[in-house]
Amino acid sequence: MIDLRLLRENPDLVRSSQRARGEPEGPVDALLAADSRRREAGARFDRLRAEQKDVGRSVAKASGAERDGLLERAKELAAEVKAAEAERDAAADEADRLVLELSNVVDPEAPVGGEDDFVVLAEVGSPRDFAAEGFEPRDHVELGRLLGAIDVERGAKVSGSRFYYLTGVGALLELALVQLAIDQAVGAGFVPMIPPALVNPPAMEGTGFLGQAAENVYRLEADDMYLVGTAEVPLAAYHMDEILDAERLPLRYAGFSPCFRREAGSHGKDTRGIFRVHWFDKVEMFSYCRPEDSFAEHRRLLAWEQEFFAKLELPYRVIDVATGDLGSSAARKFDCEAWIPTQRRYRELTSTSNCTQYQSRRLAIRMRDAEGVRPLATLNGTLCAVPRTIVALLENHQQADGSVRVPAALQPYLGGCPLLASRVP
RNA sequence: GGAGGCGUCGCCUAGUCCGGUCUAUGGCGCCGCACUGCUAAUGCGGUUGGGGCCCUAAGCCCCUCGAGGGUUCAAAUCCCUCCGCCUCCGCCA
Repeated sequence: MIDLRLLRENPDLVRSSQRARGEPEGPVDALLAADSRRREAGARFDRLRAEQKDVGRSVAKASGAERDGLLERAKELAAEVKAAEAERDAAADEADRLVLELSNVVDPEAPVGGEDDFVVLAEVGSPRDFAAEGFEPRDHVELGRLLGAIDVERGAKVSGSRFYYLTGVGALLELALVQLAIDQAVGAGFVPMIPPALVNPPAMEGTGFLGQAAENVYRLEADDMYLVGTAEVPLAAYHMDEILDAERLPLRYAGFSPCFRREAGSHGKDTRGIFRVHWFDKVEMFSYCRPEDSFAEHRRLLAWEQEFFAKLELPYRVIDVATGDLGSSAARKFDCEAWIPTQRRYRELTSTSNCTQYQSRRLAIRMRDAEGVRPLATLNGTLCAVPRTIVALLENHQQADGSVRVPAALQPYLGGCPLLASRVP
């Protein structure tokens, strides 16, 4: 959630942020009104409650007629306190509800606009010229079939559309990618984590996924639990309701977890293969740091993502996502998009967001330093989303005969194997 | 799933039976000051978090004893519901 103090002092900043996102400004004024009603009723409650406590203490000491008089006054006060409390709570409930409707205040550096208004920050490597090499590239579904690595037909039979089996070298490839990613993260000082993929409502609400993204979250009705769409959820909620010593920051975690996404509203999009699926595994980086360090930390997460792309020898570009396309928690977001030969375009493989203090306020995660206690900043970034990485790897490193070259950095994790050989000639 | 025990302001802990200066005790840790060749020890003071009065400071006030309700003039204390942890039993990879 945003800082209420900031909202009171500079409501125009919040309004213009909402505008940049293409989100309504109405809640801003409704929230200001509810907040002011909450404070008025709260102050009234405080005064009455102080008097009530005072009279109550006198009752204990008094006796006889004096006591009866005090009791009468005490009863009146009890009723007035209750009324003021009810008013305060009603206003607070409304304010709480409204504040959750407001997205994070966007970073002024972020490009303003919609999905197509991103700015390209870098292009690294160059797409292969398959025509010059004399063959038409196969897509990952075909390559996966030739290698015996991906089985989408049986995925659909057993679980429905957008499900798959990784088989044989496909399964080995996932384990190798995950191990490569974890090794890199641990080498960079991250604490590796295997978090729960099923979380309770406070954890899911706190990370901000039950707002505009709610329709993409799987919920287990019988148990009132949620399946996480990313390890960001359990890694952010890990320190929920805690006050961290600023000396320990930054805290960096690398979580490996399954990710579940309903993909509502994306019917008909990326229906072929394993580019967009309901379930996949992912290694996610997560940082807790001082708010003033978050911008530098964001660049570091991006650099670690790029390091991983380099190891996989994939051509890609980095984009600065426009304000209208940010998640509600993010103030700024960078995506790394790999070149997908058969789609002839760049597609998102990783994404890193600076959530500033938005997420930590919702989750009540704070830090203590010389200046006192205040919310800290949280950031997240994908290190390796397995199926999309496999798609990029197969398509970019394929050979004319359907075999796939293994990048040098990945070979040790595949028993030194330099080539995934096609089983079907 | 069943039975029992427990949950107090960083950690440990008193208080809960029997409601009222509990305005929550003490210890550890931490911070400041004093004393001291230095350190240690000792002494004194401070030390939950959130909110409001108000923009800051001082100061004052309210809330916070796992969470939420209830009873009462008054709840850490009594009642109800829920959550978590521990022990034992059952079941299970």
